[in-house]
Amino acid sequence: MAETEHRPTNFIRQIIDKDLANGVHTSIKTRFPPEPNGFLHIGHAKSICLNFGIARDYQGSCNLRFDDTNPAKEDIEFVNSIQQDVKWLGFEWDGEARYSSDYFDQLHGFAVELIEKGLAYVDFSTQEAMREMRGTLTEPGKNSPYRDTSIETNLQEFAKMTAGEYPEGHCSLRAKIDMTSPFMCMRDPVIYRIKFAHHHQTGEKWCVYPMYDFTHCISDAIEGITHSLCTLEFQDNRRLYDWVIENITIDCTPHQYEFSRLNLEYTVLSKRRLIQLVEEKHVAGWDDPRMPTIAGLRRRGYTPGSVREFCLRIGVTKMDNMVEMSMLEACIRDDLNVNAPRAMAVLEPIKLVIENYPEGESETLTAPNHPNDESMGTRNLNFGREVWIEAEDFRESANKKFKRLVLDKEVRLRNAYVVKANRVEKDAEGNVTTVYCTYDADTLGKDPADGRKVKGVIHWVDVASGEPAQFRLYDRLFNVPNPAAEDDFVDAINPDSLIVKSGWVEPGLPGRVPEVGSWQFERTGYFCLDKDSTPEQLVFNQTVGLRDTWAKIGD
RNA sequence: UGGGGUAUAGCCAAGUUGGUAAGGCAGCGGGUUUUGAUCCCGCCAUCCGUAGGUUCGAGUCCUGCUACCCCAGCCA
Repeated sequence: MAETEHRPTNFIRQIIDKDLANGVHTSIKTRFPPEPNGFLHIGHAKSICLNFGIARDYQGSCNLRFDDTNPAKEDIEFVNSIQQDVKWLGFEWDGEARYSSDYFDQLHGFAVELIEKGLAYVDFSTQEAMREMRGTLTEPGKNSPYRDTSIETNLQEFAKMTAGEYPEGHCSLRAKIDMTSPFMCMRDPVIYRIKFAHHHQTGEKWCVYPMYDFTHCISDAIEGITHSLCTLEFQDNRRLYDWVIENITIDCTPHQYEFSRLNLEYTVLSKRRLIQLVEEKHVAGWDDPRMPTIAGLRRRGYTPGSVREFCLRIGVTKMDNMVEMSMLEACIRDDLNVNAPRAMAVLEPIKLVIENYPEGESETLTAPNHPNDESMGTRNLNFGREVWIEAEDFRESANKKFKRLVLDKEVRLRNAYVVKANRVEKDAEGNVTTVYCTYDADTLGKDPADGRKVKGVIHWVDVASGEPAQFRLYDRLFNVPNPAAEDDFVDAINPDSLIVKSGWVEPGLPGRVPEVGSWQFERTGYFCLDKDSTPEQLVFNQTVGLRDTWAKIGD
């Protein structure tokens, strides 16, 4: 799709512009550093577009680095899905994917260097003791009794930790900084802990793993990252980031800049909650079309371009934000409106019988694939005596605002004739099942000759040739704008977030899947074929409905 | 006064040397239309969290205040 032409500036690009102008850097290197402990979501897309977008616009490059320092939470399944999602979004990382675990040897060496400089020590305090000694937000912490252990002893103890001589939790390596610092993360943070876990990349090689704060800055430096972009909650951590870089021997000084993470109304974007939705089966999986994951959006019918456009439109700042869902929907509508061919589908069918149409006969009509784009060509439509129409497009009586089919009134069948409803047939419950009508044979491709105006147009599917299909209509996953603020966000799940309907689509759709993978079912919305489709029954996901001013007016 | 951050329309967001409030989404009018879609045209902050101050002039500078977010994992 045609993404917003101008590259909106933001404070990070301004910093880069300045660095370039001042000769602080001559080339730009960024990185996207997910922990492989879940699927990527729309919030990650913001970071991906930021990092890869900057690399592209400044002729730099961007690394993909898995921040895999906690094997207990991570899995190879996620490193695979993450790579797939980044590629799908249309970005290419520099060289091979990297892993923080690629640097475990170097990281260990830097830890030893810190010990040798008297800037790190092995602490045998229990976690509880450490917590008590750390102080609080308003009170300073107290020095650990192990803080003054000799360098030689610390070297020996760290070697023992590394050799697996101590059980998990028995001790940890701490940076010796300042227990009275107003920054909690500077109160002698743990930089290495013992973990006897299988690591998806390094297997059983290690039983000690470096912590995020120690790992991230060093990994950035090793990779020559110039601008390390992360979210706001790491602002305090920047002091530790800089401390580590200053106190080890490394010739690169990357800098961290923080921007606000994305919040989207009526959904959740925290890994923890997303994992819970999947594990407790509130959704069908990571790629459930209701999920804000990249995989979910993809299956829902969102295009890579629409997600990129969304990221462009929301911008990058340090303000806490809560973006309305309409912003995302506008992006996919803008894309599909130009790129999705039109088709007709009836989601909740009732039968329309054209009484004056010769029985047993049929004809082939031609319909444009796009009303405003002739280059998309035309298609043939079978038309006969019986067609399916939408139940909601017919009423026995209605006021003039209802521009659809009403008894004794006329309406146009899209791409076909004008018909007039004569009588109805109902089932035992009183629901209309069949409408009998007559058609004006002289209205194909033209208005009635006598000048009468037919305002309404409804869509239809030929009974004889239509194909059965299931339609999955999605609504917001939660009933409240900010489910994360609820006591238990699970209670706010919208029970009607998925509605399944069975109806008919014009024939041949699977055989001519458009490049975008989506169709606009006229007057209904944008749909894509779901992977659950079988030869017996097609399954379509509604990506988003058409803008519907009628629904708001009501009647 | 623990520290770190942020405050511009319903939402997102430009505004960077002070010169008299971009744009997008949503909304509201109107036009075109064989999709109540699209498209087109118009409207939508005398005001920038708040109270003062400096200045010929402040969203932009200064001071006070208020609100909200983040930090006390051997998570990231």
